[in-house]
Amino acid sequence: MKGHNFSSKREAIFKTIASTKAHPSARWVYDRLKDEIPDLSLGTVYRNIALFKEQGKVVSVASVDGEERIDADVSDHAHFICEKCSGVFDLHQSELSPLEKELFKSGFEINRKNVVFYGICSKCSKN
Amino acid sequence: MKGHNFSSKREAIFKTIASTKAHPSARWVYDRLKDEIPDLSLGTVYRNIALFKEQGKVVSVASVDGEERIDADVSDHAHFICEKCSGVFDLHQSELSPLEKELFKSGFEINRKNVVFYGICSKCSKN
DNA sequence: TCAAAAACAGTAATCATTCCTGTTTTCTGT
DNA sequence: ACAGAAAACAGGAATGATTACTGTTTTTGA
Repeated sequence: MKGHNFSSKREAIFKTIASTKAHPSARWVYDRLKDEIPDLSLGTVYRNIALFKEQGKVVSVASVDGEERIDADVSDHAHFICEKCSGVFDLHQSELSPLEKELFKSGFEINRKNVVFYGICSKCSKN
Repeated sequence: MKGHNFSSKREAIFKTIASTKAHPSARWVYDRLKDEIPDLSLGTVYRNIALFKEQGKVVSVASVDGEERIDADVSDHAHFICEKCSGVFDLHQSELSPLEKELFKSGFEINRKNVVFYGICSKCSKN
């Protein structure tokens, strides 16, 4: 079965994703790790991210500048994406329950929700 | 300047996007129109969709199965995406104001928000 | 230690999207 | 209506993120 053997590269990839608030892309993880693990391959990063998603250990946040950005914080929270610096920021305490209730009544089964605000972050606003 | 000349193809592309609730992809629009306009090119569809986005006449909803899905209804509303049939459905009356207020206080400038629920639609649930 | 399963590197393939070049259409002023 | 100039376009090539493939290495469990 897939994803059941130990793999130090898989560990390193997950640790990298989980220990940053950058909401990284596959390439970001690869670039971050390639000094530490010179024989790491980008395909391995993609393969493991796909596995983590299947396992529910990471979620996809959004596609920013053509790259998928992921999050190892799978708790229910929203995101803000800055259209200037491409930064992705966490936003907690979303208030979506009225809408969710309505969906439930309509027979829709919600697996996950994705709330994304697009705009200019406070740092970029100053420049 | 761009987007200021009349173009019957551009008109047809916009009309196609605006007259469906399918939240179409570029290829969907192209396939829908190619019988009516045999010399239409896919690049023209992409180019015009990019123009409509710049003009605020369409918005990007989400990437579904690797294809960007757009909406000519630019009013503030959320979407539900079925992970089985890839259908995109409108959801009105989202209740996000508490979160928006907080963002505003933090100096973030919101250009647009994108609220997407992922799950299984009622039709697919029955099968 | 050994064979099967899993994971991997490295590279090729895929596919949505964008770019480029030469042609056609639209616009504007005469 | 006519003649540039600007815009829009077709068709195909290029790009770039992601995925698939193949042969090799690592892990596992007996």
